[in-house]
Amino acid sequence: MAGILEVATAEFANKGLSGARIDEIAAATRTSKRMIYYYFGSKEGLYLAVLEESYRRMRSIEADLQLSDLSPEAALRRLVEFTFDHHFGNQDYIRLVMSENMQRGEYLAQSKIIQELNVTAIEAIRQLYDRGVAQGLFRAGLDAIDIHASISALTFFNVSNQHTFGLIFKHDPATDAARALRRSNIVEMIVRFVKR
Amino acid sequence: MAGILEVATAEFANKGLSGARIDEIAAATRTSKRMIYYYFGSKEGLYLAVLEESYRRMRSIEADLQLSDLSPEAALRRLVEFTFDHHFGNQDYIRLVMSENMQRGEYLAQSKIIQELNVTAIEAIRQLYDRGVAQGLFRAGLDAIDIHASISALTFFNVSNQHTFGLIFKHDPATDAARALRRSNIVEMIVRFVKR
DNA sequence: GGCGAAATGAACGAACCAGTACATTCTGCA
DNA sequence: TGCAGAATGTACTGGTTCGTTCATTTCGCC
Repeated sequence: MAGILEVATAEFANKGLSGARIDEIAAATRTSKRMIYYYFGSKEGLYLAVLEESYRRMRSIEADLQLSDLSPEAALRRLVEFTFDHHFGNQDYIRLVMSENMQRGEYLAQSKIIQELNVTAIEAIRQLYDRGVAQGLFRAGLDAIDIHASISALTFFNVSNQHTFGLIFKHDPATDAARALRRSNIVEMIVRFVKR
Repeated sequence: MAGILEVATAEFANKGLSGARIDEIAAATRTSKRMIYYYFGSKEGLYLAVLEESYRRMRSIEADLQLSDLSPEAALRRLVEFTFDHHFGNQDYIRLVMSENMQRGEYLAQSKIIQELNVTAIEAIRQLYDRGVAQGLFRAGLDAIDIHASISALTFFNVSNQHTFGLIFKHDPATDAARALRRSNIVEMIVRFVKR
């Protein structure tokens, strides 16, 4: 059953909800289509399970960044670098989120577990930001969610739009050198935004 | 035939390539499914036509921003604000680009017109940036494509991920006030990045 | 008016695909 | 051992959907 989820994650991430084929998922597991319906009820049920599991895994990895013993700026840099690398290393997750946005969050809205996992990332930012403001390093008045939105946007887009962007600007972002440069520019941009 | 493209744009933007239904497109036009195949050959052919037309329209609007008679910083602010508003106002375009990235740029890669339209946005940035550097206002050594990537990322994400982001952080980004704040923060972030 | 080409309508075919019916076999437990 | 419920295999169905077939009409032009 864990095997089904794993295969289904790859299939949904590759083709989206409507593009994915239950028969293909079944063929790639050691079980059968019959079993998928036995456990998950429907294609949508399986998709939702995949989506939830993906978000859950994301949160659990995010949780163990030790930021509190770094200076506010170092902590912020570390958080952005981590997010960049994490998004780059988990393209299936990115594609599932893209797919879910294509359906206007219809399935994520049905999920119960989503309510729980909204705080982790935001709390980390709020804490380091408050420390920075208290120490006079960061300017006051910014919103942690807004900072998170910027970090997510820059790192998410780097993966999500790599194909169209790469095609139009040839600027092959797949090379290690280009990616490292992009990474450091994103870090710099976020840091400059919060510093006074 | 322009009517077909218009309806098809909405359908593909809403449901993606695999989710779109030729019969639904036909039903929404004054013509018939027979005509769609007569003109476009296949579902993929229609999708490609929609994609190309969408990119073409995008470029033509971008072209007439008068930035050269503004100061470098004012020009940059104007460009970012314009891009933000333009992305927000053309969600069909955003969704087509998302959809195309879900298929790894497969169809955009087939397009011939794409080669032509890569420069407009980049040239505008390069010119204003070079002016800023020459006047000692901007720091040297930045890449116009990289700046464009950041502007696109921040403004694109604001639309593309609105559903999942809104669900997780309740922070309803659909209100005018929230959007205006987000807009000014994005402008600020880009400006701070290039200023010395 | 007449002719060739472009445009159009109605119905159909064939493949595809989510989901199921029915029967059977395991497994844990008393 | 026997039994209840969980797990599984096979084959099928019903609906959907892309694309086509065949026949007809309209249009540009001489």
